[in-house]
Amino acid sequence: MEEESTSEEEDDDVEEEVEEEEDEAEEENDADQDDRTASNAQAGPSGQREKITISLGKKGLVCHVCGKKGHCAGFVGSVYHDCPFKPCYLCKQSGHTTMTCPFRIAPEHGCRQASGICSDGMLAFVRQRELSGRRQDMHIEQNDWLVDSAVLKLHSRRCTCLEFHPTKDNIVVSGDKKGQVAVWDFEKCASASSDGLCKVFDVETGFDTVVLNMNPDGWIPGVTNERTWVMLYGLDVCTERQLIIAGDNKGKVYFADARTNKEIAQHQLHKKGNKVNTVHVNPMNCNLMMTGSNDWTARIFDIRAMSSSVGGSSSNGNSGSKSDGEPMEVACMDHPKVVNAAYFSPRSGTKIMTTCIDNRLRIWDYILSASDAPDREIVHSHDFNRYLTPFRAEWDPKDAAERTVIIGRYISEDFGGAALHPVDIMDASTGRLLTQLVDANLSTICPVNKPHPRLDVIISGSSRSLYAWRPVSKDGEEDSERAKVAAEKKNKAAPSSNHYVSYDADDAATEKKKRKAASAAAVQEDEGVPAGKGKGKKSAATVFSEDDTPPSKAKGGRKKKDDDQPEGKKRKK
DNA sequence: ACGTAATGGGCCC
DNA sequence: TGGGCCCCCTTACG
Repeated sequence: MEEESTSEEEDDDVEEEVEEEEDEAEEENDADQDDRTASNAQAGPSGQREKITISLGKKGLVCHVCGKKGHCAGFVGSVYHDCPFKPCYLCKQSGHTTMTCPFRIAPEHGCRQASGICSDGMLAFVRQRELSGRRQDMHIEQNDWLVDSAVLKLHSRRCTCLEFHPTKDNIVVSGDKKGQVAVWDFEKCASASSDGLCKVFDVETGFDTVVLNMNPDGWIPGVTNERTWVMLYGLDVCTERQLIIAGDNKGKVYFADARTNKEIAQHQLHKKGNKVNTVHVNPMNCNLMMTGSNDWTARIFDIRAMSSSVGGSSSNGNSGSKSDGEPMEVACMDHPKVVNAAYFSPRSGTKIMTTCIDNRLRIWDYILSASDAPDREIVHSHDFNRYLTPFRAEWDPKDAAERTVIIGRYISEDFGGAALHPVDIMDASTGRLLTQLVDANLSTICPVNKPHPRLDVIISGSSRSLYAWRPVSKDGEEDSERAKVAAEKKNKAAPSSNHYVSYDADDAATEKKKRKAASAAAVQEDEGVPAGKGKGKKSAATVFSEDDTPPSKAKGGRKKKDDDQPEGKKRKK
């Protein structure tokens, strides 16, 4: 907002000042930098932008990134200009900015093959042939997906996770930073929600059962503090073993029996004081579990040793009982930074993909080589860790070849005058960007994305809202409308129109309740404190059962919004 | 149209 | 081991 307006103003200033100050600038000691930024601007899509030499025009300003004078990092219209004195935001190397990063323009995102694979011989030959064969269809498709529907401000805090209903195709469940759970029917564009601690939640009835409560005494002012309060992060359910497995912010992993909803074990599997961000049970072998953690590792465990204790006496409190046998660590994948996510491939369970905040996705093609270096590292922009839910790359379970992965992108790109943050669909085997999802209706960053297990639907969680993407049909009547929208978007990034169905969960009626509830629960507003205690709290959305009428604003099913653009910046040029 | 708070990781002492 | 400080393109609200 702020940046938009300033840069727009300054655009004009700049054009004028450039002429005046050109000579002077040559003598500045940072003239090189200016030149470089200038050429960056030229590289932009708009030819007219060549003249906008931001660095020169902002000579009097101080760069808020490095504090030096003579240039100013920030948006010029929809194009962000890096501070030239900082390492590249994308690959982290010095000497260039994001705009000119070799990884950014590399066809395969800087995908680096492991040495073993690149070695001479038949394998290398076949691989080379594969790659060069594939390069022919290299164009990146865009605009073949659009946001089809959305629930805006569904959550009171940013969305942190998404899961589809196992059988109901139209139902997606989302969780937020506050521990609240929402259920969204993206066909009807209506939603239900419930406050949650660490619970099993029945989507049908709305009832929940507490499974794990790591803070049984609740928050005692003066006694409890941020250090002692336990929060849960990674979570997975092994249906075969009827196990619920959750990781906390202290490096511990908890195991609960899904039949009794009781904790049966807890183990310190990661370095103390570090979050266990994800837990994933191998889809083909429930003895194997993988965790991704803030201790810069992803680890694979064999849980057979402890699983014999299922049904045994439950450990409690801080005993950290290890008497039942600890999960055996079978591999530890070291990373140079925090591991946001570590997932087995969804079908065979053979491949491994990790999302690390060093801006790289790492792929191991075989579990057996997990102790070695990854087979591939793909440079991809997803490193922002403040303000946003950590990015997590997800496998597309529909892809039998287990190559398609999806991840939101942090760094924005200029799409016809709008700075948008695409959701990327990539090939984990080559590092190639297959498709980038952009829609003028979605201008905020999407750290959480989930491909539907059966349908051509992708749900994105962005800030407090959820969005459902669908492909633009290549044929049929609908096509013209959506194609038009896409074209419109491409050219002007104007808020697209008819296809877009949204429901603002934060409507006036519920807002009232929310305020009331919020003030009543003001003490718990701290995000570190799960909202479980505040049971009566109302969510932004109205609760409805499947056959009920959707909440007031969405009455009558789909509601068309012609003129509305949801949350977020509208960067126009 | 502004101003600003919430927020998490990393590093240094 | 802990407090303090820095930081990168945020987002929503007042």
